[in-house]
Amino acid sequence: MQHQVVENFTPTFVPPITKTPTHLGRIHPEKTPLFHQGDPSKYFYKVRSGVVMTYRLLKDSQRQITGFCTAGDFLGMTSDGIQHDTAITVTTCNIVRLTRAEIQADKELQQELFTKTCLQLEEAQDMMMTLTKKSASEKVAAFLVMLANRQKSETNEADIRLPMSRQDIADFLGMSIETVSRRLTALKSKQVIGLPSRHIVHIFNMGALKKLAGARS
Amino acid sequence: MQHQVVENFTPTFVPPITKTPTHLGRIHPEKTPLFHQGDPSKYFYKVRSGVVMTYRLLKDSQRQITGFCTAGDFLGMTSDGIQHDTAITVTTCNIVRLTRAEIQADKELQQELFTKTCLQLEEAQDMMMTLTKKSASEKVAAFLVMLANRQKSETNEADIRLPMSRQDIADFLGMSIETVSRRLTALKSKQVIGLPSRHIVHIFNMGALKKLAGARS
DNA sequence: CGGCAGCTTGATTGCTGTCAAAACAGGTGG
DNA sequence: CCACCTGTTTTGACAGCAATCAAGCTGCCG
Repeated sequence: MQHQVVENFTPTFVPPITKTPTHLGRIHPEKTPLFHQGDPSKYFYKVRSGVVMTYRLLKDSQRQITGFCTAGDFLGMTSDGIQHDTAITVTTCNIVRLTRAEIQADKELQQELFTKTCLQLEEAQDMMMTLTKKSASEKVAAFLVMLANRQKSETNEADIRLPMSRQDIADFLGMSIETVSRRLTALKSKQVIGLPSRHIVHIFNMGALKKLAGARS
Repeated sequence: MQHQVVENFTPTFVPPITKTPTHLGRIHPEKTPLFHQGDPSKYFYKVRSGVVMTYRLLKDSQRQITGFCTAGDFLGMTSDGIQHDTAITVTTCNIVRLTRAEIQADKELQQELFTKTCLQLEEAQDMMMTLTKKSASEKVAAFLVMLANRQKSETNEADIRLPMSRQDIADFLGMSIETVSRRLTALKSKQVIGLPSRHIVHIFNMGALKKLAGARS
């Protein structure tokens, strides 16, 4: 866990800074925790760049990844002042930490926080659909499409980065690591994607992938 | 869709009115829609009493129930001004409709809305855990426990009302109606619950039920 | 009484989880 | 540079849970 500040991470797009807070964001290396499940919630965090994941642990050390946050997303919202999940950077991240007072003081920022919280709620509800109605293949395809969208790769063919591990994907989609692997290789044999390396997916046919993702809403 | 004001619904508990808005709530009969998926979002709604459910439909008419709202919960939050799900009363409900201006004007109400939105987000994330990590039996047990909690039945033995249909439960828990039925009768044979009528569950042993619900967080 | 909708029960299939082992990548030290 | 080690990913074999299809059952209402 050496805290080397690696600045050669590849920012595929410029974070849309709608508001410039007082403090400039801090750079967090990959796999750095922001807060832990059970911590008192003192701050809000706004992601400027990079990927943060939040997860929840159960007694038997089972894990549910509740979301991946990218540029523009907020973290640390809670109804009771206690963090319900742990947040940890997946990649190197630029993150702004905001106090409650700072939010209160800034009407516009407050509005943005509320809107983003609503968005996260919608995404969580979409996820409920994914978890219950989609097959394993559809889940994996949908996950890749989501990543592509977040990386603004709207072209029909694109390389996307998978910074998280297979286990992370499994814990997000609610399936076993083996099934994730199998479905990925299945997509590969179908010529829809290529897997040049473990953390890179080349999408040959975005249209086909989206069909397989079964976006039926 | 006759708006008859039926006042003989059974209020099992007094709604905790933390804030008294300008308008008194309106009574909505059961199965009355508040808004539909795709509608522009003009208002927020605050539930005073009764049960409202929200759901999302897919092209192939599959349905995911995203939540059941009871006294104190808000509806109508959205990130883009469009409703992402449909809200419909399950029972007769008392509901306050609030404009955005009214929320803006009232600092305290605004705070309450935000807190409740965070709570809904947490609940949605808890639901993700339930959907992925729990077996069918655990899901059904957990659902009954949730209902008992909302109906403030904290005693070890209690009658709880199941106002929604088996299909609703299935669409909430992400399983088939047959499995819901089977798991309920399994709980009955285990003497943990009784099923005096279709919409009433008698809990014989809340402790056992909670164990079966597998609350491992 | 008949009809209908919702619910329960039964039989069967198949997807996905589990266990197990092999392949692979990345890092370390000789 | 190679051998080795370790953790991750892939592949394989198998079992089990829950979905599906299908048939009865119950309560309700005309």
